[in-house]
Amino acid sequence: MATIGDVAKVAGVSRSTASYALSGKRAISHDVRRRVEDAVRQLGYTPNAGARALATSQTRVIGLLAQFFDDEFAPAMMQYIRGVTDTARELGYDTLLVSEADGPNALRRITDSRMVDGVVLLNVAEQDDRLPVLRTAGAPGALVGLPRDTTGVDVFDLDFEEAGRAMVDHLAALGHRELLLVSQPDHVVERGGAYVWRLRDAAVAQAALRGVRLHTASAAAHQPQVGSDLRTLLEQHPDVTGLLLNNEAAAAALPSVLQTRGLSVPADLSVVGRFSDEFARNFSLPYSSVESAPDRLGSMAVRQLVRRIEGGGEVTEPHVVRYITPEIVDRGSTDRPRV
Amino acid sequence: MATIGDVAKVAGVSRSTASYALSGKRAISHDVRRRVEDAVRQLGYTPNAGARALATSQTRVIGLLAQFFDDEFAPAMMQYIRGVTDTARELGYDTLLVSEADGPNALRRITDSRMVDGVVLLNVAEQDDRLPVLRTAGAPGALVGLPRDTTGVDVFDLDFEEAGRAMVDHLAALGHRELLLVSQPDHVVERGGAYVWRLRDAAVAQAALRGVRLHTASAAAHQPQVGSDLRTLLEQHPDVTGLLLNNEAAAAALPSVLQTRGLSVPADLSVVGRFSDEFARNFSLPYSSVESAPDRLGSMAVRQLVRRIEGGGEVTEPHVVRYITPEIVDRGSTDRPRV
DNA sequence: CTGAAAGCGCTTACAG
DNA sequence: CTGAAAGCGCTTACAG
Repeated sequence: MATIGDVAKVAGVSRSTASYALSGKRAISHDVRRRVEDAVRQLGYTPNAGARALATSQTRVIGLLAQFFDDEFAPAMMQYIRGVTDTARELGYDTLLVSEADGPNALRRITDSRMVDGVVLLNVAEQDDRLPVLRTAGAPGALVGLPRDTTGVDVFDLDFEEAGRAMVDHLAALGHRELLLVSQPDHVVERGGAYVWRLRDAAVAQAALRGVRLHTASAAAHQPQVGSDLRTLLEQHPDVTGLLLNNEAAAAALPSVLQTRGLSVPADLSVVGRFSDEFARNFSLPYSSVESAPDRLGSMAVRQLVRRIEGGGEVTEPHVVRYITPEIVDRGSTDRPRV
Repeated sequence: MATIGDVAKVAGVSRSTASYALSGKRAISHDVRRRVEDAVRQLGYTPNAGARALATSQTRVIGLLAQFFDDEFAPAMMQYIRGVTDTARELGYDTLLVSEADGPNALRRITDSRMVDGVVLLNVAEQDDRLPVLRTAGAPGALVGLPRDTTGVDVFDLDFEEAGRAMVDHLAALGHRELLLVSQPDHVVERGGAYVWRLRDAAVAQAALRGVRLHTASAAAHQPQVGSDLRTLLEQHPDVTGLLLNNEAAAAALPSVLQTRGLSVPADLSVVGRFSDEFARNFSLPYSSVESAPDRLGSMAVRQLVRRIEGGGEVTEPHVVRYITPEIVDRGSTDRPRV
C-alpha cells in the first residue's frame, strides 16, 4: 500500500506539502497541487485510517449500539439501523455496529479504545445501563428513545403521548365508545420501555376526556403466544368496537386471528396501530397506523451527533430532546362502529 | 485518557515492559506483572485502537457489506447481520456495517484505508461488482451467496438446488400431481440473483423425474403488487394443489390472499416456503418451509474469515465453497391433495 | 527478565 | 508558498 511518503516522492515534494495539498489546509501552488494529485492517482493512494486517527484524534466512525431483546420485535430494528448508516455515510462517517447483550461493556470498549467519535444508542430504556457509561466516556451520544435523565445527551423519540391521544381521538370522532388498547408485554415495561406507558397513560386520559371507555391490556411479542393473547382479549371484550395496537407483533398476528373469528375490518372492528409504513408494507398489514418513523429518528440522531462531534466537544449548544409528531397513515381500517 | 506510558510510569517499568506484561508475549516476573495490572486498573487504561492498528497492521474489525434492493425483502437481512456481528464479537472482532448503494466503492474505501482486516459480503450476485474490487484489495473475504467465479474467496450458501428438489419431493410423496412454484421477480434474476433459478431449475428437473406437473411463475417483492400477483396466479392455475414459495414477500402476503379467496391450508392447498424459522414466527406464517438459516450462514462466513485473517494471509488452506443442507420445518401446511 | 529505541503512517505547529 | 521535525500511542526487534 502506498503511503503519503510515496506520494511525496513521486510528486517531488515533502511529506508535509503532500499532506497539505490533499487536505487543503494551507495555500498550495497550482503546479504542486497537480503533481500531488497525479501521484495519488498513479499510486492509488488512500490514507491509512489508523494513522490518521492517531494523528488527529478523529476516527470518522460512529458507534451504533443496538440491542435485541427476546420480548421485542426484531424486524423493526432494521429500519433504525438503515436510518443511521445511510445518514452517517452521507455526512462522511462509517458505522461500527455493536449488538452484544452487554451494552454497557460494549459501549465502554468502543469509546475507551477510541474506535469511534460518538455513539447512537437505540432502544433506550427509562433507566438505561448504558447512560452512566456514556456520561463518563467523553464521547458525545445521541439517543433514540427517552430516558428519565436526559442530561448530557441528545434525545430523539416519537411523541408517544400524542400518539396515544391521536389514536383515541381518531376513533372517538368516528363514534366509537368502547376501545381496547393492546400494548407490549409487561416485562418490556419492567425493563424500562417507557414508551409503553407513555402512550397508554395518555390514551387513558384522552379517553376519559372524550367520554369513551378504554380497556388496556398487553400481549406477547411473539407467535404463537401473541395470537392466543389476542383471541382471549377479543373474547373478554365483545363490546369493543375499536382496537388500538402499540405492539408490532400483535399487529402482524391480527389478520389471522380476525380471520379465524370471522371478523372483518372495519365492518366489525376498527383498528389503529403504531408502526412504520415500511413495516405495514412488508407484513401486508391493512391497518391505519401512527407512523413510527424509525428511519427519520435514526437519521436525526446521527445529524445531531455529527454536529456535536464537529462542534469541538467544548461548551457548545445545549442538549436537545426532540419529539417527532405522530401522524396517522390512513389504510382504511377504521369506520363508524356497527350499531 | 491514560496511555501505556502512564501505566509504565505508575508501575515503575519501561513502556515496552508494560506492553509485554499486557500482551504476554514474553516472560515477565510475577511482581512486575502485578504492578502493571494494578496500574491498568487504577488508571482505567484501554489501548488506543488506532495506535495499535498502526503498529500491528491489525484492526480487529471486520467489514460487513450489506445491500438493500428495492425489489428484495428487507426484514430477512437483519438475521444475516446478527449472525455476523454476534460471531465476530465472540471471536474478538467488531463489525463495521456498510450498506451504501455503491458497494464496490464502499468496499474499496474500507479496505484501502485499512479500516478492516477482512470483509463479509452479503447477498452476493452471480456476477458481483464487488468481487473484482475484493480480489485486488488484499483483504480476505467471505461471501454469503454463490457467484459464478469463486476464486480467491470463501463462499457459503444454502443448497438451493437441493431445496428445490426437497420441496417437490415432499409434495410429490403426498400425492400431489400439479404444483406451482412462485419465485422472486424477474429483475432479481437479471441482477444476478442466481438462487432464484438454481432452486427453480432443480425443482423443474425433479418434478419431471417424479412425473408431476410444475408450473413456474414469479411475483413482486412488495405489497400491494405481490398480493395481486398471487391472486392472478391462483386464478390462472385452478388445478394446482401444491404451492412452492421462493419469495418471502409472497409468503408474508399469502395468508390474506387465501383468506379473501376462501381457501384453507392444507385442506384446499398445500404450501411449502423457503424462509427462516424466525421469519415464520415474526410474520405468523403457518407454512412449512425449507429453513434458510441466515444466522448460521453469517456465522460460518465470519468463522472462516477470521481463520484466514489469523492464518497469516499467506499460502494457507485452499478456499472453500460450502453449502448448507436444506431441511424442511414442518408447520402442518401440507397434506394429501383433496380429490 | 527488563529497557532504550525505532517505526507504523499520518498531521501540524514551527521556521523560513 | 514549502520543508524538516515532532508527536499521536502503540508494538517489537535489538541489546544486555
